[in-house]
Amino acid sequence: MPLTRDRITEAALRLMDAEGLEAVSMRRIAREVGVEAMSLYNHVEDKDDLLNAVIERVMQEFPFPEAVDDDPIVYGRRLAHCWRNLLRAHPSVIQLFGERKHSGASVDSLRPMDEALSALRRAGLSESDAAQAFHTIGSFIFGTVMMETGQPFGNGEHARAFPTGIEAELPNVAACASFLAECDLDAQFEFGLDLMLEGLRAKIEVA
Amino acid sequence: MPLTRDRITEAALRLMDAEGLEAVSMRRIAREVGVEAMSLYNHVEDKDDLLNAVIERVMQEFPFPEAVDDDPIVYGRRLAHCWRNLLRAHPSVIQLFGERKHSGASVDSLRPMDEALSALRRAGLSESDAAQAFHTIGSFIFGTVMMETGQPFGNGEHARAFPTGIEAELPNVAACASFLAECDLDAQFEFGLDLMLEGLRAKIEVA
DNA sequence: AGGATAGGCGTACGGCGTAAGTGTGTCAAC
DNA sequence: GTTGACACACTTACGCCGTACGCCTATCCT
Repeated sequence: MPLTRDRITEAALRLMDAEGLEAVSMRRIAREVGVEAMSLYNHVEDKDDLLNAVIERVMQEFPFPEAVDDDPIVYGRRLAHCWRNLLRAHPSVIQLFGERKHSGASVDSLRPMDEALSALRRAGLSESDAAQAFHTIGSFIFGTVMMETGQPFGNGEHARAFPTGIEAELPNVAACASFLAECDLDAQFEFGLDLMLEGLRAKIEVA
Repeated sequence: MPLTRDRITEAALRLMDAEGLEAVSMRRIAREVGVEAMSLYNHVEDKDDLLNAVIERVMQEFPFPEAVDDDPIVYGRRLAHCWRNLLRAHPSVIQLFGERKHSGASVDSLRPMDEALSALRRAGLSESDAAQAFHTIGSFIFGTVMMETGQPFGNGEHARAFPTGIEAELPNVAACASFLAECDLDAQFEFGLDLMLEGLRAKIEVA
């Protein structure tokens, strides 16, 4: 089996899904495909190039919904779920987005973006508002998935160990602690999505 | 001037603000404070410990607004801006949040969170809804700042070079391209914040 | 005075990305 | 059938990284 750019990209993705981004080194990828590290450079310019290829690959497997002939807001909600699922399937790509410019986006990797913009415009938004709404919802999706997977604030095994003696100093954190720690991630996502889509509907009705 | 944990933490933060997270190495921090790398370990357990201390320090300088006696939604909006400003001032901490668990949160670092939850509850949200809204808005803020600083989709020097021949394949991206690329980041943030806060107001009125 | 302790320093190990050079197997042209 | 070119894997080596381990000295308590 010959070594190819695709085999390398796939191995890198598999590795980072399984063991996290910090496990991804050229030497380790090489071992994974049964080769020495420097051989990778015959198919890849550098590690950066490889990681961009990984992003590209992930974007290409974007799981589009089958049906399109819907209320555009409903379809937009479906697209949002697709984004979330994709990112949850490959949590490390979020870190990649955070660290790199991802300057070389291909047509294929922009197709999901086009689809989302299309839905927003069909819903009645101007080009400018569609762009803003896309950014907003996109940021929200990235942020939630990042929080789900990195858990900056809560959601350890079952309940986060907040520092003791909290009730006096942080009454609101204490009161909401159980909801912050044990919240259902799907419900959480739905809550935020509703907030934004309702806001959008209101904005459209005004116009 | 004796070497202390604080001096080390400060140097690390200064370094990562100035040159990015990848420039932060134990050897480099040591050089920065005029010491050999291994001396740092007298004050810091490990690099992880140090980075957590940096996060902690950033949280402690949270720039609370002066006035509190407002419409809670207005106050919430102000808090959101404070969060954004803090994260924009130290963009690398977002990467830190993406990579680590940040398991040891102190009381001080949770105070901004308490303040936000307090505003949401005063606005009339249940404890559960306040927790959800906090997560939603927090995710949005993290996401926007991440996109602003990492620019995964656009906003290069002036306009991103989308692949050529886009109009046919990606009509919506093409149509919105100028708005995606040149958008005013502040206006963008306001747009999203409005969307969510309007959604919240609607939710509160129903109850 | 003497011993403990704190807090510096030096060395060393295994891993990293990758520049540069070495070998080998395939295949076209003669 | 020989030769040359080329693709592609391998080897070596450099300067980084985090940090285990041990040494050295200055300070302070008794």
